[in-house]
Parts: sequence; structure tokens; C-alpha cells
Amino acid sequence: MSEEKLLDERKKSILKAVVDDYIATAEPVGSKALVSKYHFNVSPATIRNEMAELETLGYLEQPHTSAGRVPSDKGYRAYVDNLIQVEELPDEDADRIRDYLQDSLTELTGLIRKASSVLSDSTGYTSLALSPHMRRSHLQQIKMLMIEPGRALVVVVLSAGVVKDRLVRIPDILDANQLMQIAAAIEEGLSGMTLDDITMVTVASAARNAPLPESLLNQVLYEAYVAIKQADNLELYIDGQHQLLSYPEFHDVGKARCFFNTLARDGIIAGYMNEMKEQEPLQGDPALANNDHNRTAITPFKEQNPSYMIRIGQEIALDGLQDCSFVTTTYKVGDVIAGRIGVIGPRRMAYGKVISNISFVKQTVNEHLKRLARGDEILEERQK
Amino acid sequence: MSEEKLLDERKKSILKAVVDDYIATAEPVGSKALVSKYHFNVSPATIRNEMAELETLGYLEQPHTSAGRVPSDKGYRAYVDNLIQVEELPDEDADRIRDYLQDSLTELTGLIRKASSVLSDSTGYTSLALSPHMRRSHLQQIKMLMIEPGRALVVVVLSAGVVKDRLVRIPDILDANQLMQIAAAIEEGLSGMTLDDITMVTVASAARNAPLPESLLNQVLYEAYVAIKQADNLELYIDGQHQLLSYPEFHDVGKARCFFNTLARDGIIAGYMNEMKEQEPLQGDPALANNDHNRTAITPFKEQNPSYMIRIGQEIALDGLQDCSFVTTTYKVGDVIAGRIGVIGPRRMAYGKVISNISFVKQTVNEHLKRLARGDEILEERQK
DNA sequence: CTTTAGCACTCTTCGTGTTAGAGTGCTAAT
DNA sequence: ATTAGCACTCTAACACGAAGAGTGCTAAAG
Repeated sequence: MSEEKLLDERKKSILKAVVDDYIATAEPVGSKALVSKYHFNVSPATIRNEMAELETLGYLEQPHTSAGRVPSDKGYRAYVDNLIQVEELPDEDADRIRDYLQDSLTELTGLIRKASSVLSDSTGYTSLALSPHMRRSHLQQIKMLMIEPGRALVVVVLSAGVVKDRLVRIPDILDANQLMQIAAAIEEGLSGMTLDDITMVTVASAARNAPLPESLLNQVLYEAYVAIKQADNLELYIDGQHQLLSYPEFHDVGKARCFFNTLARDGIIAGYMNEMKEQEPLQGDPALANNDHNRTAITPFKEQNPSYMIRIGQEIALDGLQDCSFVTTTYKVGDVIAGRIGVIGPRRMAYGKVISNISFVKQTVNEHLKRLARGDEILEERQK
Repeated sequence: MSEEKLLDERKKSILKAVVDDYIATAEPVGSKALVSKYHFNVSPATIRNEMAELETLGYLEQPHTSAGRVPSDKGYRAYVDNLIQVEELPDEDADRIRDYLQDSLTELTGLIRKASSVLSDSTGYTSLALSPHMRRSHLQQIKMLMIEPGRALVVVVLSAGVVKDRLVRIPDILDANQLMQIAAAIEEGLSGMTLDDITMVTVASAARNAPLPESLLNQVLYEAYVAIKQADNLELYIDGQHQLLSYPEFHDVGKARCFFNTLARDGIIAGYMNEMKEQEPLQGDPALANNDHNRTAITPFKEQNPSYMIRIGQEIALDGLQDCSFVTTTYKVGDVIAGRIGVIGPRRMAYGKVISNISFVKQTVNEHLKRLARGDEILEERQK
């Protein structure tokens, strides 16, 4: 199994060709097809020997004797870590994405949803987008707006210009003015704190001077507290589930059902994506290291782009997605990494295309969110 | 084809038995199975004759000679209009639904989303819920809340206690006070009008006295106008798409893909559901009319429940859903019919179960939304 | 006139066997 | 180290036949 030897250049290019071809055709690829399509200057027999070796090394698999080879998880892993070359996104695609995301400048969730949607459209796979977590954000404002007796809208403004609100019940006898005062007191006491640091206790102490009997006050404070805390709620946007049904790996309805069932539990997926942050990226395969030939060595994708996280097949720790691959990256709100956006599809995924698309979407989203945050800085300066 | 004769009681009960059985098993049902399962006191041969007749009348179909019979669209239609008996929802299911919807009292969209979700869970099909249209609602309040220089939150409060908001860009140099004044002027001028009646012109004239240069004002007014208008945006919530993959009619991936593709175009579906309001319910089949026997005649479901709309197979004017059935009903916000909620699934759908579930969800939603509107009336009285 | 038993007929489904083709691994020659 | 040649293996596709389910028709019975 181990005993890793360096793969020579020819093995690498054969491996790459096999993966490329299998991605394109979904058919096991044989030695003869390889030589003719990829212009190797050797005979099929030579390729066969090499492929046999790649198989014993664990990079390829055979569905059965006398079928072609198919990449294993390890094969895909080597491919994405060291062999892939990612072209830049064609201008027309880039323009389309930019245009589509253009008009949702002001609202964060709208932008994330659209990002998810466009990503699914342009890759042809299923896209996932996790709303940013905000626990490190600072509370900037909290307002309470009387809607009618007994109901109010709590508006929470966070650093980086993120706005969340929530409709709540309040005691019937409170009037708009009292409500505003309470909100002002809370804002006075808490603004600048991170969501993480705000607790029911800090909320209560911020508002201790409010001119209200405690029982009434408590209900309002509780609702304010909940509104603040739910500003950090993770939301998962999934788009383009239907796309996967086009691929032969999902022609078996059992597989498809399994996949859809898993995606339907969006809490689990959201949790999984969220925890990815903390994980070390899986380490690459030393056998693929660039053995310093004078050969034009392409810098491996992995080293250029440490912020991309790719999970292949069994690497995905979610039941029902073991036949899939998962490519994600992070986006920032202001300057901090906040959310995650990505694509899920068959293991035989067009990684290059997916990465260039995600990469561009990520970049565009970051720019938009940076712009939001800039308005934010202006505000902070004025306050000084 | 036509020449409709009245169906005698035996034909009716055979038709009902065929539909019931096919719904339960998804297998074409034969004469022998019918007599043994449903205890007809006649021989299979008699049943065969009757079924042959039902086939020439168009209620049944044969997938091929020497298979059992399967209901046609017309057969299902007769079934749901005249033959079905809808039992009340078992208490445990009712409790589950009630509990699930309990905690989303304050927020309209949250309630609708949950209603959709619970409907899909409890029926085992895909659910659809259309957010209420609000064009007949009256504007009650409009507030503009300064978020930071250049950005504001527009909050629109409609009659029946519905609250919508929208983040907008405004000129950088406006301050919070000016903004409040503009909002107050708009509210003063427009409150009580229906969304339908509000136009850019009425907004502008409501705010004509605001103390601001026109160019600045116009941008704000436009954003206010958009915020008001988008309070009427239709949103469609779809839940439980994965459920349908369990049914044999979707074991053909082509069918499934077609279905999912259509559902992915949610604008089209939303439009279709929205237009259902205006359509006359399809008229029933006179041949099924209750021929006044002294037989214990069940009142046909259709007459008891005119507010349910059932579309079967070809009756659905949406490409890709012709193998499905669609059961929907309306819910009210306050006292006016406002939105539509329903279920889509195979034609061979457990109509009875679906109807009792939808019926209960509708009722629960209506109660919640009535409660919202009641707070509303209180407010109006105080204003007098 | 309605119901029913009997029977021939049809059509699907399922298992089996056969064949063609693709692709391999091995061996021996280059 | 490479390659031509060849035997071998496995799948996919097709045909064939038997089994089974269900029908329609006919003629007899109620």
C-alpha cells in the first residue's frame, strides 16, 4: 500500500489522461483509446503495463477484469492536488456571472443566494452556500420599531454592514417611545461587543436603568437577546439539485434518492460545511511531488490555492454522499473569513471548470462584501 | 366518448376499488384481485365485464392487453369528485402539525415555509406554498431606518399585520432625521391605500413638501416605492422534492429529471398557482351524479369543499408535470384569500390523506393569520 | 336478461444461453 | 525498455422459451 515511490512523468501524464477522459466520458478508459486520443508515442501494451502499475499503486481501479480503468479516490486526489491545470474563466462566463450578481449589492443574503444559484447554473452541478457566521462581528446598532401594540421589529446592525431583523411579540402596553428607549439603552451598553460575548446577562445589565417594571422589561430584553443571537444563524442555500440527474452516476434512482435525502437534511450539511473551517486541509501525496526534472513543471494547484477545500468520495464524512465530490472555498465579509460556498457533484467532476467558476464567484462576492464593509469604515471614522 | 349514461352503484364501487387499489399498490389491478380483496359478491367474470364497460366509458385504461386496469385521468377525476371519502386527520397527526406550526406565530413567511415543510413531511409528497399576494392590502406604516451613511432599511407595514422590509441605498449626505421625515410624509400621504393603487406618482406627490432638493429626494422616493411594491412579490416555497423518488412512477430517471427541471423554474410554477385563483373549478362528470337511490349516498367531496382545487394529469398545463396530480387550496390573511398551498405527487396519489392533511394545515394557518389580523383591528380602533 | 364457468389467447417477465466486442495480462521477440 | 501477438475474461445485447397473470369470448346456468 505505502512504499510510495515517485511517479515518473509518464505515469503522471497517463494518470492525468485517464482522469480527464473519464471525466469527459464516464466510461472506463482503455489503453487503446488513451494512445489514440492523447497521442502518446508508445504502444497500447506499454500503456497497459503502466496502468497496471498505477493500479497496484492505488491510483486506478478496474470495475472488472477486462474493462478499462477508472480513477480511485486516491487517483482523483492526486489529480486535483498535482496534475490539474486550472484555466481562467472565459470572459463571457465571467461577464455573465458578474452581471447576474450586480444588482444585489445591498443585501447580504440575497447576494449569497444568487451566488449559489449562478454557481450551479454555470457549473452544471449542485451548489451549496453557507451564510456567513457572525459571532466575531460587533454589534453596531439595535433598534426596535413598533409595528402595532404587542408586536415590534427588532433590527440588528452588525459591523461590516450586515443587517438582520426579526419580528417579535412584546407586552401590549408598551408604547413606541418606551421601546425606543430600551433599544437605545441596549445599544449604548452593548455596541462594539462581539455577538459571542453578548449574553442574556450583558443584555439585562445594559438596560438596567430603563424606566420600566422588571416583568415587562424582561420579555423585551429576552426578545432583543434572541434577535441578536439569531443574527448568527447559519443558513444553507442549495441550488440546482436537479442538475445531477443528468449524470449517468445518478441514473440509478437508489443513488439519486440517497443523495437527495441527505441534501434534504440541511442542518447536517450546514454543520459539516461549517466545521470544515477548522480542519487541516488533507495533505497531498508525496509520490506526486515535483521531482525536479528540467521538465516544465506546472506549479500544482494545491499549493497555489490553499483556501480551496476539496473532498473526494470517501473523504466526505456524510452518509449518502460517498460517491460525490465536494469543492468549496470561503468568502469574506469585510476582512474576516465568514462563509463557505461550493459545489457538489459526481466524483467524476470537471474539477478544472468548477474551480475556475467557484474562484470567480468567490472573488466577485468578496468584492461586493468589501464594498459593504467600506461604508462601514466610513461610519466608524465619523463616530470618532 | 360522450353519450354519458349514469353509472350504476356497482360500477361506481368497482371504479372506487380500482382506484383505491392502484393508489395502494401501483400495480394494474385485475378482476380476481378485486373480488378477493374487496369482497364483491360476484365472480371475476362479472367484474371483468363491468371493467370492460368502464374502459369504453373512459374511466379505466389498460397498459396492454392482458394486464389489469389502471385509472385514467377521467377515472381519477370521478374518484376525487364523487367517490372519495375524506376521513378526518388522526389526532396524533393533527397534534404534530399544530405543534410544529406553533412557534412561528409572529412572522408570516416563516409560517408559510413551515406549513409547506410540514405538509410535505406528513403527506410524503412534494409540497408547494405560495406567499400571499398583497395587492389588495392597505399600507399602514412606512418607516426608514438609517443603517449607515448611504444605506437605509425601509420597513413596510401592511394591513393584517404583515411586515416586509428591504435594504436600500440612499444618498450619502442624508441624515437619519431627514430620512424619518420623508418616511413620515409618505406614510401620511399613502396610508390606507392599497398596494395596487400606489404608484410612483402617488408616492412622489405624498412627499412633495419634504424639505429636500428634488434630485436627492427622488432617489429615496424611488427606493421607497420599490420597497412598497416588492411587499407584493410572490415567493414560492417548495419542500420535499426528494420524497417523490420513492414512488415507482419516478424510478425512470427521465421522468424524475423532467419533474425536477420543471419545479426548478419556480417562477413558472408560482405564476401557474397564482392564476388558479381566477379559474373556474373544472366541472364534474354528470354521469357520476348521485342517482337518487335510497342507498346511503355519501355527499360528494367536491360539493362540500369548493375551495379545493385538484388538477389531474393532463389537466395540468405545465410541461413536465403531466404525470402528476396537484392538490391545492387557499389560505387567508385576515379575511381575504391571499395565498395558495398544496401538494404535488404522482397521479396515483393518496388523495384522501392529502386532502385531510392540507385541510388541517390550511385551517391552522388561517387561525394563526387571523390572530395577526386581530391585533391589527385593535390598532385601527385606537387610531379612531 | 344477468351471471358465471371454461378456455383460448395475449402480453409481460424472467431466466438461460449464445455471441460479439472490448480490454486485459502474459510471453516472447525486438 | 518496448511491443506484437495471443489467449483469456467479462460484459452487454439479443434471442428464445416457459411461466404467469389477466383478458375476452362463448355457451351454459340462474
